[in-house]
Amino acid sequence: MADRYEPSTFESKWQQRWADEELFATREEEARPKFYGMDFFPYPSGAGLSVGHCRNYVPTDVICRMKYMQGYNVLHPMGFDAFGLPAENEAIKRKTHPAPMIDQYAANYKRQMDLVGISYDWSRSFKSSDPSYYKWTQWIFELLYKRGLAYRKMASVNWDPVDKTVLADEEIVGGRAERSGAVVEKKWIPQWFFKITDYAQQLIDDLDTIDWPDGIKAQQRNWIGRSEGVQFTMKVSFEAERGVGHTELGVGEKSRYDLDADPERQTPNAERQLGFDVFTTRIDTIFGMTFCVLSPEHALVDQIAARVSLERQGAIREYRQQAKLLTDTDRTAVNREKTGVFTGAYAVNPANGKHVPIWLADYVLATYGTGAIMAVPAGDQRDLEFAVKFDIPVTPIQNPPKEFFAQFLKSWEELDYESALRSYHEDPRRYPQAYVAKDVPLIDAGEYTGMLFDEASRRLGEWIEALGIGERKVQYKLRDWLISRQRYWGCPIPVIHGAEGELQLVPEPELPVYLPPVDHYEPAGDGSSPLAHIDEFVNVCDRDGRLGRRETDTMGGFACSSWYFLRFCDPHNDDEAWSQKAADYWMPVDCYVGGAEHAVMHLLYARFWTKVFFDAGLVKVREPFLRLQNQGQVLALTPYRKPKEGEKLDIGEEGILISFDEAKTYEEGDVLWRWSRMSKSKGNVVTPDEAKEQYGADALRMFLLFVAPFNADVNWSSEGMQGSVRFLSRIFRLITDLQPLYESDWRTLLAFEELDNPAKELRRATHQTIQRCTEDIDRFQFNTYVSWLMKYVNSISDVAGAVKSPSRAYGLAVSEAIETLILLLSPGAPHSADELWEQIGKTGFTYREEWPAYDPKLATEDTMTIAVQVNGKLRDTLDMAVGSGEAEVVEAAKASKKVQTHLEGKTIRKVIYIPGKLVNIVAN
RNA sequence: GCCGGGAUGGCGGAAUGGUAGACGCGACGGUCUCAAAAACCGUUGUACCAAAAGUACGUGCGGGUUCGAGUCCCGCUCCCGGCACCA
Repeated sequence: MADRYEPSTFESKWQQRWADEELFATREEEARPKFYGMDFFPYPSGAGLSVGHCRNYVPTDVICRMKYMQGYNVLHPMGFDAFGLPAENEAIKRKTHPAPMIDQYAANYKRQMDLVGISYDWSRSFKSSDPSYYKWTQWIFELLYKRGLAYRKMASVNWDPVDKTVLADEEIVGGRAERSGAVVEKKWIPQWFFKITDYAQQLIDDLDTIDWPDGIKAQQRNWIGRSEGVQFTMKVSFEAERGVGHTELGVGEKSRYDLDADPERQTPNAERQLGFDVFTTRIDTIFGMTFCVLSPEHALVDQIAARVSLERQGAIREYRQQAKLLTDTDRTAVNREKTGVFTGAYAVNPANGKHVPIWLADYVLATYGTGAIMAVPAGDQRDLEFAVKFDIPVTPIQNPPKEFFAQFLKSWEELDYESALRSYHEDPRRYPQAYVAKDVPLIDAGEYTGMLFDEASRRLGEWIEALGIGERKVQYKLRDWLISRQRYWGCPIPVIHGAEGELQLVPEPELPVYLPPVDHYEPAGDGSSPLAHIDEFVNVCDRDGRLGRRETDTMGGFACSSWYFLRFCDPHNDDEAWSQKAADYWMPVDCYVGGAEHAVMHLLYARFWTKVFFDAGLVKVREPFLRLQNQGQVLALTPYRKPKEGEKLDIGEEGILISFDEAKTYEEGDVLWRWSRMSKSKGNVVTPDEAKEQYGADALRMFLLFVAPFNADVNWSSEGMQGSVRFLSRIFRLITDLQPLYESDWRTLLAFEELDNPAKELRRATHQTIQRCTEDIDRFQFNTYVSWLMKYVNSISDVAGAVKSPSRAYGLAVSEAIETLILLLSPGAPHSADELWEQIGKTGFTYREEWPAYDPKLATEDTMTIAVQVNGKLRDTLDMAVGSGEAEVVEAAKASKKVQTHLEGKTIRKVIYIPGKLVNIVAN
């Protein structure tokens, strides 16, 4: 018998028994409810798992284990996100092929996951690079293609010069590639896209139906970036003169503005009226328009340039050239001085007929809206800066309030609102701050003068629609998902370029298009895929038996991870990606756990695909993940030193990273210890292997659960691990000490016993603990789940310590407590639970036992502690029998000596009684 | 700038508007030991007081609602994460 926690003597033994018994094989029994719990599947890196990964896997494991014990059919799978850049880059670095390398790494991940006792059903595992899996990824590509959701087009795309491939917008952070950190360049090449924009509105709306962290939902809403406004066409004129005013235009006079809305389709015919579209969310400010801006890439620019002086043409060409050379990062840098050039043409403001100059400026992006704006410098900071720099007039749209002017003065006393307003009207550029509000009436806005945003916007929108020059429109920032990668290690795109250059899908029976086994697969770097240089792969007969070319781009890794949760439902199906029956049974995922860094990548793409599957009738759910939780990171102390003379720090670094060995060679004060995320490059990784070796798997599990709230970051400490060992040891000792009293048939016997005091107290603790642990696991409050267990162990010890001669009832209550403690411990510390279960003479596994149920009657206290306050301040506490009435309690409260001291000389005005909790006597 | 989240003892953190600091770590004192480690027992928010009793103060800051606020409302500060010239 073990009276302390000695993991080396039993943890491996139980892991072996679980495996032999296939304890975690998924069961599907009609009578039971299902529970689908899942972790983000990892890319298996050569560095192996750190305890940081365990912070993701252990809590999910606790939930799944409890759900199983509660009688659910549990699906708790794990697989590997094997395709993609990280794997390929690592293989290149190691001069090996990614396929065998990934197999080896995945095997190591599995070994480590087993080491900490995670209850995965390995029989359902797969890698996204398995042909039996990517066959169906290709099948889904074809599904998207057939539904008009996959297309190929020339586009200006993000090119990562380090990884030598294009990347999706979601993979770019602040102008740099998320993976390689390289500043991305623009490349104009044909690329494959998935039309996620078709689902923009649904992707926003359905966020309301799922239980996800607010932050992730907000990030997705932000990324999709919906805004409502008006898009309308403006005529181009080459004369600066003023035209007719708005009031002279009758509604219905469409002919005057009847021009081709798409500038690309316009012929450079001098007789033809040029025009361009703009999008605005503030149509109410249209009377304040004093210029227009086209992005340098705008298609209309050539046509305008063709009709202006040579001098202007030169300036335009030069400016466009300049803009081309800038990276997106430079171009969109904050506080960048505005640049631009006047085109020589004018736009006609449809609201008042005024001609305003059309400028070219790179602060207007070609990729958003129409690539052109109406500029209202009074109300828009960017437009104002531009107007100031290029000396363009500013027309006020609203009268700013006093506060607006006050910010330009040293004190309020100086403010003379009347004269400030007068000077603002003379020239708003004196105040370098744009002002616009929704609840301030418009000025100088024709018949809309005096209206507020809501009314003016609505009526101007109606007017523009009636005039036929535009419409109210919803605009999204979200752009289509760029899926092609010019890299080897990914899922081949199942498309053939026919002899005529037309696109043909590879016929379904011919799937999968195998990734060819090759010796050299390094990226070419010229924008072509390595597959393009493999003749046997490229050359292929097309549908009509003519020579065609295979598509040589592969799909980015996020394609593979956008449906794997469906494959887990039916992983060995050779005929379908998944069977309808299996998906209907298991989907949606009830609980999905992983890092917050995938907020707008994986999590958005997976939602998109699920919606497509729903529309195709392949699944019955609109959302894949019902509940999402993000675990906090595990941070480790990492040594840095101060930079020496001439050394520069990387952005965001606080010192020069040094190794732990190197740190020892420095004086104590010269080493800066910082908490940073565990990573191989920082040399601060603690592996589950070492943690298990030193402290045991269960101690590691309990520590990770207890140390902080689930979603908070954790500072790794061995002291905390030691505490966890101590706690488990206390349990072993406690159960060993109490075991002589243990009777296995306590359940039937207890019913006949009158409970004495220690027995009653013990049972109360038992049933309270069952309730709290169960609720807290469901609420993802694993730290308090562990606290309740600790408190429970303390209570059992305290009661046991006070009992001199144990009664029969007490012995039975102890028996109940022993079993309950072991079972409640089981999800968190399953090895110890099974070992203790065996120690008390049981056979089998706690995993197969029923989760304890609590009896509310037994959990109820029989005395209640009443807090007694005088004027809201605690003065005394009273122990009263449960069931004491209000009168009785208030009486006792008033009788308290301590209370009376504070009531002296005062009159009681009011007494508040909260049943079972508190009396507050209000007196003065 | 915008969007999200947060701020509670020496530390990690508990707390359906109702006794703030559960549980743990650390620290201090003790038991055991030749000694140490481990283990066990006790103390541990701050101030006043020799101590106890007691009193006052106390959940980032300033107001408010309430019999009662860590919790709700208004206005700030700082920290973390995300987005950012998106018209």
